[in-house]
Parts: sequence; structure tokens; C-alpha cells
Amino acid sequence: MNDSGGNAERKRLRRPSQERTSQRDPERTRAAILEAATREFAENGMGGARVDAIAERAGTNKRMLYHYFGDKEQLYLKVLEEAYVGIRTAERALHIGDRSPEEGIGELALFTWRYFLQHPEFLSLLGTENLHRARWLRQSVRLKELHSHLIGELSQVLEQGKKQGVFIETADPLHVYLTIASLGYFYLSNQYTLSTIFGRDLIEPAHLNAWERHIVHVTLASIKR
Amino acid sequence: MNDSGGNAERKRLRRPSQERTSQRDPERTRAAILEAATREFAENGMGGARVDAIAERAGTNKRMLYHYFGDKEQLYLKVLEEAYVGIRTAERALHIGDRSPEEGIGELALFTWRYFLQHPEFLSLLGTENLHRARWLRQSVRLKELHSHLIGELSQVLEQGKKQGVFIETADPLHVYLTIASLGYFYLSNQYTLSTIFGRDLIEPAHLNAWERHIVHVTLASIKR
DNA sequence: CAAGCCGGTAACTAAACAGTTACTTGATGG
DNA sequence: CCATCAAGTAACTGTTTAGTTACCGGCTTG
Repeated sequence: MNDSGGNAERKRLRRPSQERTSQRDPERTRAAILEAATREFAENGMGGARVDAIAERAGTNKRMLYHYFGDKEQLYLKVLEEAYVGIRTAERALHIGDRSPEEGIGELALFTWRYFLQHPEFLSLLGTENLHRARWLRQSVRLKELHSHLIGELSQVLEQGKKQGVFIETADPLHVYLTIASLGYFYLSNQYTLSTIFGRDLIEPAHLNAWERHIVHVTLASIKR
Repeated sequence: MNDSGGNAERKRLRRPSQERTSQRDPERTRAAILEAATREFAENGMGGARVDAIAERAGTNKRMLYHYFGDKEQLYLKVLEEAYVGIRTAERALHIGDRSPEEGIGELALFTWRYFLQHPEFLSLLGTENLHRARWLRQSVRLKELHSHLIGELSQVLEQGKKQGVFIETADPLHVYLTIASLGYFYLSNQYTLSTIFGRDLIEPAHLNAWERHIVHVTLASIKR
């Protein structure tokens, strides 16, 4: 114990633990693999992603990938779960009930659009997972409750708006969220074919801003009395 | 010359060209490969699709596939082109300008939704192509003009509605089409993850009908004065 | 009827792939 | 300072894959 303390001390003096030069760092390796896998799966889908490519992007090798994550499918599921946790966590910080119902819904629409815009890999992962009919997501045990908070809060805001007479009585929380998500998802995830067939570069800032305003307009127009 | 004519006559008597029993039928083989490829690419994406699987589904073998279509990528592009031709051809038969502007837009929304619902393979192909940033569609020379008709007709209907004072002045044809397509595409293509995370089976007829009405409602609410 | 062409088959090949095994390096505890 | 164990490397393996080659057989044409 004493010896070991002395040893540790001596080593800390030679090589401070904060600025380590060693390549050995389990947490960093694990995180690097997860990030590399997110990009590889997002760019190439489940079928097109290459385990070797993930290892290379992470600056490590396949052995470590299998060591930390089991196999390709488990790694993919982990990536997908983390992506969902990311957006739902950011959503919770919104507190859409703090302002007027109209502003709250507008805020949710803006947030969703901007999150999609800044996280294209999330959209790609959703696309891949749906191509496979949610084969892996269905196996996830972590994600059942993650999403109920969103619908619950949205439901409250809609009720408040109905009481105040600004929203129509038939406004449904799931429909409202699906409307917001639809308008953002389709525009961004299909931007490449759309830009090609309609001859307009949809990713240009001017077009992006116009679509952002459009999403808010459509969402509110569909529920306002 | 005379001999050949006599020979042909004799053979035609034995085996009429209309009801051939032979397995040899270039057109049928070609069409079978194209249909099998459509299903395989739609179900598995470009990376996940297997050339052997396409040949087997078509009731032929790889040799014929390479004979008629060159290679996997050219076959995929052909499948994608045919899918676009399919929806744009069906759209042309609509004549959305024949009724009132409001009915015309509602009709286009209904048509698009129902076409998406009946052609899930079209949605999958779009998803796959966008994952690859329209890599193959961009190479297509056939598809540049195919889509202008849609925007042109939609533009006329919107103008008419503006003159009649039923539509807002800011209504934009591309935005209106993207709105309709967004609401149909997202709901259907993401139905598997959505059903999983929200615990509702979105493909149930009751939910489908509700969403159909919702699409028409949202589209019109967003452009009505 | 004979020659050759075209639709079609099946077995093959080289490369790419997911996953494994045998091994090395370095930190820690006694 | 040595034993141990975890982090990390690289070469290997069996299988799958896109694409090819060698061959078959029947229809058409001269």
C-alpha cells in the first residue's frame, strides 16, 4: 500500500495523469469508436458500413471494437440509442410551457428544425433503421420511456391553448409533433434528390431560412382557430 | 429467301408466336429482373442488396442481369428512374386545374399520400438514394424535365386561387408540394421507429385515415387566406 | 440442313468482409 | 522487481460477394 503509493507518486511526477502521452486510454478509445461508428453508419447505412472503416476512423483496430461493443449489430444499436438520447435530452431543456401556447409550439418547431439541421447523422440513422423496419430499435430496452415526456409536455401546451381559445379543439399532440418532424425531416433528408430533380440547391442559406419560417407558419396555421 | 419463307411458315404452324411455351423470352426476363431488383433494392438499400438475390427472385441468374443491365449500379439507376417515371406519369393524369383551386390542391395532396401508401418501394428507393447524396440520380440524363410539369401545373392552380382571393399571396408552388410530400413521406417511411417509440401502430387503418385527413387539412390551412 | 447467334445455365475467381486468435506492451499491486 | 492483468496490435480464417468464363441448346437465316 505504502510502496504502491510511493510508486504512484514517483510515476505521477514523471508523467502527470492529466496530460498523458500514453496511447492507453479505455474511455477515450471507447468514445472514439462510438463517434467513428456514428459517422460510418450515418454515411453508409447498416449494410454499407464497414467494421474496418470504423476502427480506422477511430484510430484503433477491430479487436478493440469487438472488445467494447460485442459485434457490429450491438455497436449499431448503441449508436442509435445515443442519437435518440441526444435529441430527447436537448428537448427537455426547452420548457415549451413557459411562454404562451403559440410561442411554445413555435419554439418546439424551431428547435426541432435546427436540431435536425445540426445533426444530419441523426436523420441518416433514422432512415437506415426504418429501412430495416426498426429491427434493432425494437430490441432496445432503454428507449421505451424516453419519449413520453415530449408528448406529455406538448399535450399540456395544446390544452392550455384550447382553453384560451387560440387553438382548435381537434389539435392532437402526436399529430402536431409529426407535422413538425415531417417538414424538417423530409426537406433535409431528401435534399439531394429534391435539389437534383427541381434544379434548386435546397441547402443554400436563403432557402433554409425560408423553409424554417415555412415550418413555423404551417404548424401554427394548422392548429390556430 | 424462298426457302427461309417456307421454313418460317412451317414453324409458325407448329408453334404460334403468340402462345410460346419456350422459356426463352427476352422481354419477360428483362422485366422480371427489373421488378425483382426494385424489391431487393427497396428492401435492402444499395449496399445491402445482393445481385444473387435479385437473379433468384427474377427466376433467372446473374449472367442475364449483367447481360441486360451492365452492372449493379446501372441496374439500380434504371430501377430508380422507372420509379420516378411511375409517379410523375400517374400525376399527369390528375389534371388538378379542372376543379376549383382548393379542390385541386386537396386532390394533389390525396393523390400523393395514396401513391406513397401504395408504393412503399418508391419511398425506400428515395431514402437509399439520399443516403448516398443522389450519387446515381445525378448521373441520370432522362430525369431533368420529368418534374417540371408538376410544378408548372401546381403554379397555375395557385395563381388562380390567388386571383380568386382564396389563397394567400405568399403561397409558393415548390413549398406547397414539399409540404404535401413531407407529411406523406415522413409518416410512412418512418412508421417503424415512430410506432416503436410512441407505442402506437401507425399503419392501422384508423390512424392512416386520420393522417390522410390531416395532410389535406394542413396543406389547405397553410395557404388559405 | 448447317452455321452461327442469342437466351440461358452453372461453376468459378478474386476481392472484401465480419469476426477470431495469437501475441505484445505497459500499468499496477505485492 | 516480478507477477498479473488489461489495453492494444496484426495477421489470419471461413464466408459472402460482385463479376466472369466456359458451356448448352434452340431458333433464325442463308
